[in-house]
Formats: sequence, C-alpha cells, structure tokens
Amino acid sequence: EKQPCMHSQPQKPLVIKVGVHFAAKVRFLLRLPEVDYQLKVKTTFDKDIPEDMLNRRFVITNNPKVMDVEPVNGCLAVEFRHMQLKDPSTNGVRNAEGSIPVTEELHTLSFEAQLCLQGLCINLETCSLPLVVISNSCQLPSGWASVMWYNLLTDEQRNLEFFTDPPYASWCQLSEALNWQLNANTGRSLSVEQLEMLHDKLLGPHALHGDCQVSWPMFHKDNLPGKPFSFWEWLDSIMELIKKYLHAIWIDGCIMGFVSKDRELALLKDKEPGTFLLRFSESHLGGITFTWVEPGQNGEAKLNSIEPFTKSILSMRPFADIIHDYKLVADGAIPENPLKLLYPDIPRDKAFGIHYTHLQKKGKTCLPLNRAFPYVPVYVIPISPWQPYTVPAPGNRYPWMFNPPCSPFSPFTELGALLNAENWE
Amino acid sequence: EKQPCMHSQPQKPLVIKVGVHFAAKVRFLLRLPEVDYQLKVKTTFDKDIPEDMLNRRFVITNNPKVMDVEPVNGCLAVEFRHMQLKDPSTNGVRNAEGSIPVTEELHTLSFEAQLCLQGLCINLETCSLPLVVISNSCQLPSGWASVMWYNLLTDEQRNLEFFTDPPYASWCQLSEALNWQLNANTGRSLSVEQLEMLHDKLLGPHALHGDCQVSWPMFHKDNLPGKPFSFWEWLDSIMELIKKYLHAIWIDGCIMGFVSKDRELALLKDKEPGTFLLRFSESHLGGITFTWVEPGQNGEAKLNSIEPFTKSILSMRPFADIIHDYKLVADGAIPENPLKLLYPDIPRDKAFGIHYTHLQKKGKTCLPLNRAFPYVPVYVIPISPWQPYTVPAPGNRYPWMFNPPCSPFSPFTELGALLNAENWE
DNA sequence: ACAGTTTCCCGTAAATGC
DNA sequence: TGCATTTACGGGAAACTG
Repeated sequence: EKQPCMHSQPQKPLVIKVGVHFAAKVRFLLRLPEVDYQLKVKTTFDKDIPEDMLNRRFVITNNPKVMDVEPVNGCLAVEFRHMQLKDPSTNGVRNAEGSIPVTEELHTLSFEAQLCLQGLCINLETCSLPLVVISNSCQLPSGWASVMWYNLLTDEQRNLEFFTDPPYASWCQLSEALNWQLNANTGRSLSVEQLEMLHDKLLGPHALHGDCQVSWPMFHKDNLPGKPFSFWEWLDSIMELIKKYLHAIWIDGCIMGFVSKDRELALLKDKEPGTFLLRFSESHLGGITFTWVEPGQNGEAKLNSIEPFTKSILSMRPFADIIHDYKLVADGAIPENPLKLLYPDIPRDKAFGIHYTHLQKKGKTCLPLNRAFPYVPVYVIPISPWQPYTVPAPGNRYPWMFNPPCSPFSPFTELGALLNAENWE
Repeated sequence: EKQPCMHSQPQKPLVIKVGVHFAAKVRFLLRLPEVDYQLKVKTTFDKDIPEDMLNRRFVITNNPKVMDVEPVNGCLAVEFRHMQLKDPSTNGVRNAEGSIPVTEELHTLSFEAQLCLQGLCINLETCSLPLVVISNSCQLPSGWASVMWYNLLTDEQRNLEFFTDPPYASWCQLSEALNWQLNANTGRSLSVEQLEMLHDKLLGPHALHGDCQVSWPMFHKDNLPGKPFSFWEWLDSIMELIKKYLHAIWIDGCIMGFVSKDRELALLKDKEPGTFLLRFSESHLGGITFTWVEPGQNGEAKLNSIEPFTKSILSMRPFADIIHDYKLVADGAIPENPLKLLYPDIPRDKAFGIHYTHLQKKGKTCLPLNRAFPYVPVYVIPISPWQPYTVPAPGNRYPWMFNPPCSPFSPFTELGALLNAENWE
C-alpha cells in the first residue's frame, strides 16, 4: 500500500531548530501519461513512531500542497517552504530519567499523497532521513555531532535507535570526515601534521598511529581531560572562529593552528628570537593565541604565549592588524612588537601585510581640527605589560627584545610606571 | 452601565513590543460586605475603537482571571502576567498613505467584569492609559518620545488622537521632563550649564533664553540640522550609553558630557596643556569623546578631540581604563598619554583612579610559562598615531607632550615607522 | 528606488523542571 | 541542589510592501 515511488531530497540527517523556518522538496518519480490528476502532498512529523520511542513530540506548521511539473525535468514536484516545528506542550517536556539527550533523539518528516487513477487509489508515502530537533542555537554543535556520527557509521535510511548504542568509528574514517568538514566550512583542508595533532588530542599522544577506534563518547559525549568541553565542541568552535574572523589568513596558510604545545616547543626552540606561530587555544573554546621565541637569560630561547584572543577582540579588528599592532610595553621604554618572523622565517609584514586594514586611517600630521577631519583617529591595539628581567648590556644579541630605559632621568617614567608590573595587585 | 469603580494601574502611556510579555494589575475599589461573589475579569485590546481610527489591530493572548483578596489591603485585585500582543494579520500591515507613524498610534487595554449581586448584574469596565505598540526594539526610542510628549502635555486619560495635532511644549516644562528622565535613567540630574547646552541644541544658540516653545517635530520628528537623527534620539542614545557603560564615572560627575564645541573651546583655551574634558558626541549616536589641550606652535593652546568611543570599545573595557591607557604613539618615541588634568585641574588618576580595573591583571615578571599562569596577559588599549610637527627644544615648556626620539640611532625606528603618519594612505 | 515597518533569528541570559 | 533543556528577548540584518 505504501509506495516508494515518491521521495524527498536525499540528504543525511539535519538539525532543525524549533520555531525556525526550513524547507524540503518532494518529487514523484513515476511518469504517468494522464495529465488530469492532481497530487496533494501533506506532511507529518514523527508519523507512526511509537509513543515510548520519543521523549518529545512536535507539530509541523504548514499546509498540504499540490505537486507541479518542474520546468527543468518535467517531474512532478513540490517544495515546502516555511515549514516550522512547534513544541505543542505548554511547559517544556523534560527528559525521562535514563533516556538519551535531545540532540541524540532522531525524528523523521513524512510526506504523504493519494494517487487516484481510473477509480483506483494508491497511498504514496516517503520520509526524510533522521532529523535532530533543537530548541536553542547553543545545541547546534551537539546536533551536528550526531549528524556526523550517523552519516559516518550507517547507511540506513532510518534507524531512529542509532544512538542507543552508537558504533565506533575508525580514525581513518573519522579524520576524513573531519577534514571534509574543515574544508567545507573554512575552504582549506588540514595537513598531515594538523590531522596528527587532532589524532593525538582525541586518542592521546601515546596511541598507536595505526587505525584506532574512536567511540561516540570520546568524540562528543565526554569532556577532554581537564576541560569543560568535548573534542567536537572544541573543533567546532575553531571552525566557527575561522569562518567568522580568520578566513583570509587561514586560506593563506598563515595559521598553523592545530599544534600541540610539545610540538610547538620542538618547532620553535632552535629558531631565531622573534619567530612566532599561531595556534588555536586548547583551553578556551574559539580562541587563538600566538607563541613567540624570546631570548633566555643565557642565550637559550624561551617561549611566550599570549592569552588567547576570542571573538570579543577579533570582532573589533582583523587578526592581521592585531598581529601587526601587538606591543610589549615596559617601564620607560619604546613599545616593541616581539613578533618578527612567522615560522619558519617569513617576515611578519610579508606574511600578513596584504591583510592589514589599519593603514587606511590617517594619522594626525600638523593639521588643526577642522571640518573635514574633526577627530583624532583612534585604534585599539593589544599590549602586554612587560618587566624585563635584565637590562641588556650594549651589544646584546637581541637588542630589539628588551629596550633599555630611554634615559635614567626620563621624565616619562610616570607613565610607564602605571603600566609596569610592580604596581599591580 | 459602565462603572468607574474598577481601575487599572495609574500609569501613563507605555510602550509594548509585540510578542513580549507584559503585566498589569486591576483592582476593585468598592468594599462589598458579601463574601460569596466572584469577579472574573477579562481583557480586550482596543475595545470599541472605530475601524478607521487604527491602522493596526492586535489581539491579546491571555485568559480571564478571577479577582482575589490582596493580603496587604484587603482589596479585590488581580494581576495579569504574561499578557502578550500578537499581530493577527498574516503579512505586516502597512501604513495607509498620510496616516501617522506606528509609534504615534495610541492604543488601549480594556478590562471588563460582571458583578452579580442579589439578582442584579452590573458591568464593570476600566481601561489603561494610551499605549504605543512596536514590533522591534529599534522603535523603542520613538515610542518613549510619544510617551513623554503625551505625559507632558495632556492630563487626559485617553486621547487617542493626540498625535494628529500634537501641542507645543514650553522649554520650561520640557527641560524639567528631560532632567527627570536623565535622573531616573542614570541616577544624576543635569547642571544648569548642561541643560543650557540642550536648550541651545534644540532651539539654536541664538534663541532667547526665555521660555521658548518646542514643537513635536523639533523634539523628535525632524532630524537635527545636518544629522541623521532627531534631538530625542540623540539624547536617548546618550542615556543608554551612560546606563550601560558610564554609570560610575557619570555619578561621580567626571563627565561634563553636554558641552558644545564652542563652550568647550572657551573652557579649555586658557588651561594648562594636558587639561581635558569628556563630551558626548554630537555627530554619532551613543558616542563619547575626550578633548584635550595641546600646546600650539607658538605656545598657544590647541584642542584635539578623539574619534568618539561607542559600545564596541566600551563593552570591552571600562571607560576609566580607556582614559588611563590612551596613548599617542609617535615614531621612535615613548608613547604618551596626553590626558593629564580633568577640567578644571584634577589629576587624571585622582579623578578616575578608583574606577580602574586593569590593575588586577599581573604583568609578566621573570617567570617562564608555567601551569599556574600559562599565558602572557593582554589588554586592548586605544592609541592614536601622532606625528609631532616639531621636535621640542630642550627646556620646552611642555616636555611631556612631544617625546624626542629615544636616540637618533635608535634600533626601534622600524617599529615606530609602521605606526607613523607617512606610511598611511 | 525608497522608507517605514515587520520578520527573522543568533546568541546570551534567565527560567524551568526533574 | 545541579543539570539539561527551554524560554525570553535584545539587537542586527534582511525582507517586505506599498
């Protein structure tokens, strides 16, 4: 009685937010010679799913629609636009104890029609692949995690109980999927080294580099050791960061990004002071930091990493400008940008120069205030207070790194003093 | 038949946003000895308003409620919580040509009940003062403008046609109302000088300082000369700015704020270089700038005003910190904060010191990166590029204002050069 | 094209219920 | 009490419609 000759868009499970519009297209696959029949298609959400299989029920707001001939291919088809799910309960329904979380609850959207030809009526029906329903956009990463895991590990059209016992993924499969996600979201895939960092983060640095198995909890259910977020939450936050704030320099390959601290040390320890690289924060969601080589007391290199930048700063200035403008400010000294060479040895302005935007504003020259440009322009720049641990002797190997006081009798120390370490509580 | 013995909260017109909850309380003013009667109150929006008097119709979502004895005073009363207005039309209804804008359209909320005693039924009814209905929070300032004008200029309970020909306000009335608004919103009233600045802004500097009449268009319908916003929009944006970002220093009286550029010049022209004051931007909504005295070429003072700060920067750092951290950055010189004395002569840190928060972070001292504090702390500070027009001779009267290069052979000029005026397009 | 108005919906904060 | 989940809604942007 139910015929498979009607189908909805062949897409893997999607995430739908309650109250937000979404769309779907349904096609009729048979070509019938008769021209005088109409196919009215109606939608139902979670049709025929037993009561006890779902914690939450939703209703779908839209009306039945009639199929029309598509100009492109002559097929009968209909597109439902502005569908939207509503929670029919007055109060939010809470999870029964022991049941799966909402972002692992899989739903389906069914399409039905009745074909009547020569007195014979046939019921047609098709349904979507599984859907995840969320109520707040903060649940989106979890929803996508479910989508990825489902797509990766099953070819079933509709296995609503997939997450009652989710299978393992092999690292091979998973890394390919992650790389695909990265590429789709940010326009650039990962290098072998970057993927290796993800491997170690997920499986531990001592795991075999053969084809380990990754469990669903490791991927998204459990938090990373000592962190308040899962592996996928972390990776997703970085993709969002790149998409919104770092796209240009990410595409250029200026961001090494996925580097462990150990590897960072290995890479930088023998490099010139002033060599730096960009690394995604492993402690804060959606953060990026830079690490640079500073000369140590006895000539051996030391590394400094800046407190990670997140969207609050990145939404004000492009990261390239921030890199350019960053300064260490010491008592009574000329501020100094410690970022000289992007690893391995590209001069900072060569790597990032084409992305600088701040050169567009004019500085005050000798003009008094006038109507054409009544204000002194202002930038926000990031700085770090810096207390040199030693005043370098003349001829110091890295004279640019620690600025001596301008003069022992400098009238400007008052200003520096307010920024130096001793005044801080 | 309609009895005035039931009344709703005695409040002047309010602004209600479609789809957002609001509440109202209704009291029954008669004390009847009988205890066995119930008063069920129901609500209606825009009851009995003729079709052609309103461009928009709304429905109110809530159910009738029964009045209850209030413990405090023994009155019968009922509070409607979670009322909410919905636009019943499928598509947004647009203004008929020539009709008044939505924020001048006045509505009412009616409450009805039926009192049945000894076989006698009496219909009770009361209604709210006029209400303004908006659909987006960006309309809130316009809504409040209407509310203010209505409150100021009529004592009528319900004159829905008030804005078809709104009366004038005298400056006396209006300034009192504005001052009340300021005080209610920010916790501090205006000085005579500040009110005078508002007077001149609204009426022009050449208006008599007697009791001028202010029209509704002057107050909110027309834009200020050469500006894309009205007087009230401007003032409201400043109140929001104070409420959200400047509360502490506004309460302290550190913000002169409402100062015309002419008055600013008169106040500052004979003051010590480094004297500064804070002024609300007249060109940008919700902006604040500071103006400081810089020594002129022949010893005569010149004024500089910084590009106004708005919420994008103020939401990152308290304004007191911004004032403290502001620096002029010149090629090869130690950065300099030109803000020395808050007008008339209060040292900067004395005026703002108690509001500084940035001293809470520690600077890097001599510690290498470790687990307890793995990152170099970072601040965002505002800077302006600065090209001194002259290198001051030794013994210059204002040695702090223009820093000579640290040394003619400074190795640091490369850095300064990237920030100096010549490189800018 | 345009302006006034509404709709859409992210993202933060608060509320809610188990 | 804590946690998972939903609700609330400001505010920016897009869409709508005469």
